[in-house]
Amino acid sequence: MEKRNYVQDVYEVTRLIPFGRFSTYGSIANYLELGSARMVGWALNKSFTDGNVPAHRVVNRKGELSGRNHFPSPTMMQQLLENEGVEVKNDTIVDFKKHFWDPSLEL
DNA sequence: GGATTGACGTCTG
DNA sequence: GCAGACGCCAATC
Repeated sequence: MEKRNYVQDVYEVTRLIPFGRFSTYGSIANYLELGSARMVGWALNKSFTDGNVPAHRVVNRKGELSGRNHFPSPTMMQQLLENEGVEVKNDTIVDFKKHFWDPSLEL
């Protein structure tokens, strides 16, 4: 049976993040009206086992790679972001507002 | 079934 | 402006 819950929505939105951009938990949570940014993080945690979700494109409000610790390698998240052209320094995204992408922009 | 934790965010001091 | 505390909803122990 299909889950078809808010978790799927988080996956969809995360996959919609364009190349070289990134989004934040708060924006996604606000867009999906989850009421809690924690739901996004928790959902993304499962995303590893559920399907291919560019979770490395989702960071916290400060632009820090807070979830890097949950990746197979803590440096993989930064590597992926840099590979996409996103400048990352000290586990934090440079030009936060510049590369920032919001799901509401998709509308 | 109750208590704790979790990839966060916002408010108050 | 920075630091600390609370709130959020769901899953796991």
